[in-house]
Amino acid sequence: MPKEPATDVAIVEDNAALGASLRKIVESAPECRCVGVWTSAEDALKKIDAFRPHVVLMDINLPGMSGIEATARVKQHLPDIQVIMVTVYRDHDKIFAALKAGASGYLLKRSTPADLRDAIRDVRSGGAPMSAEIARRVVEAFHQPVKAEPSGDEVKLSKRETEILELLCEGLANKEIADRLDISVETVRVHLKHVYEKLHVRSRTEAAMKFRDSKEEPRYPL
Amino acid sequence: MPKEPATDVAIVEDNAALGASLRKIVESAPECRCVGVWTSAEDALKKIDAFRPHVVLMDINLPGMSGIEATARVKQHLPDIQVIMVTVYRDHDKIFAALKAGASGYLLKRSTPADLRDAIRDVRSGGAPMSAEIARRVVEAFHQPVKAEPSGDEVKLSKRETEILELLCEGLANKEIADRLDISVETVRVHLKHVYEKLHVRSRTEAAMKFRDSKEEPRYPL
DNA sequence: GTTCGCATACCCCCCTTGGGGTAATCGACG
DNA sequence: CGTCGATTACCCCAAGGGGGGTATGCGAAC
Repeated sequence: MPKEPATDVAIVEDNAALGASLRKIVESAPECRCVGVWTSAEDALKKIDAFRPHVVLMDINLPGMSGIEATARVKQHLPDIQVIMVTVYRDHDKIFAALKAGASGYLLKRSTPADLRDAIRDVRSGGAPMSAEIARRVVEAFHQPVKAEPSGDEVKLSKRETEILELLCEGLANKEIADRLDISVETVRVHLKHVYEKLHVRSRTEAAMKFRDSKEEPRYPL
Repeated sequence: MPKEPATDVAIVEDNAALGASLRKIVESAPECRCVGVWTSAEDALKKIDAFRPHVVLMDINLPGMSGIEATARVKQHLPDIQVIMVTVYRDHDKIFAALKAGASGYLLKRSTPADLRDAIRDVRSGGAPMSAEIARRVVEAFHQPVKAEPSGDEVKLSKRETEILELLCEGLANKEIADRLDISVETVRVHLKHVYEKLHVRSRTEAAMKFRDSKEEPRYPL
């Protein structure tokens, strides 16, 4: 077990009582030091450069700039700072917006003091602390939609068709695709007609979108 | 604190010694029962229907069908079964393939017996147990690429333009978009012209693709 | 050995699309 | 009050795209 490195923690929380409570919890961890309790995103952004905490506990619902936007700004300028969201929001949008903004952890406010201290240690040692409920949602975001293909049409595009579709997705016109593949425009058109039939679409844009989606969610064999 | 429900656990692991070890760990948890240790994906798929475990500990590297494909098949037919991958693989592809296949947890084989028991409880109570390193990778998958826009062209699409672009992305033709928004086709064309100019593209497909990309990585204001 | 899928190519027809205008309305911002 | 952006609408025109054919060569499958 590696020895715990000292950790400077900052807290961004507009509710003064809650902020004080968080500070006490942080300071009850022997390796942690609270370098600031800031009550707004704007305040935090002004002071964070000077205090350089290792970890920030960030509320989402702040007056003025949200904790999510604040996280994005912090991570942009000081990407090594680990941000843990501490919030009551359980909804999909907030969670993923926070993660996109660069948060490394996401705790619900019902978390216990011990959870919080564990989370700070976890994030310091390369983890991503999340409340169980949040972790499940994050993992589920990767799950395949259990799509029941109504008609079992296994869409099998030929190599050439796939190639053309890929170029189509770059926004190329038929003529450009033809030039790129060194074939006739007419041939490109034929391939596309087949593709439209196979994908059940009627336009290049629709085909491009469908193809794009299928690439992002490769399906496992049944 | 809700009382722990009894949990039936199955293990899929081709290494007999490791399988036995996992079984012992599972059985050392008072609320857990090991209903099977199966040495191949094929074997597991045959028997899982009869044994109906609540949780499956799944190795990835199995002879024949991989644990990832097995997970996909299990989740397809018995979506309520929680699968925890237990493996040495730390690479991006394996992790995300497993999550896409429907795994709810991902533990590295260096995990302690206590970690494993915690993971089983966690997954049973709606969590998504992951080794710290894995959790971080999963969370990082959501982080914004810190892209430096080469030319600072802040593309600001109007509300209407965005609306039209969204319908465009569904593969609709101008006429269909016009009908949907109850405006003239000509107006749709005008909006699209502006969009093309703003996005620096020359066709609907190109615009759709660019828009798609930008939606997947919404940028926070700097 | 014929059939089938794939890739190639060309034909016609007609609607859609993209690029160029002009212009009215409306609200916001100086 | 004038101007600007957003939204609406119309015009022309040339090129592109989608749907319907037909046809040839080739390899694989039956």
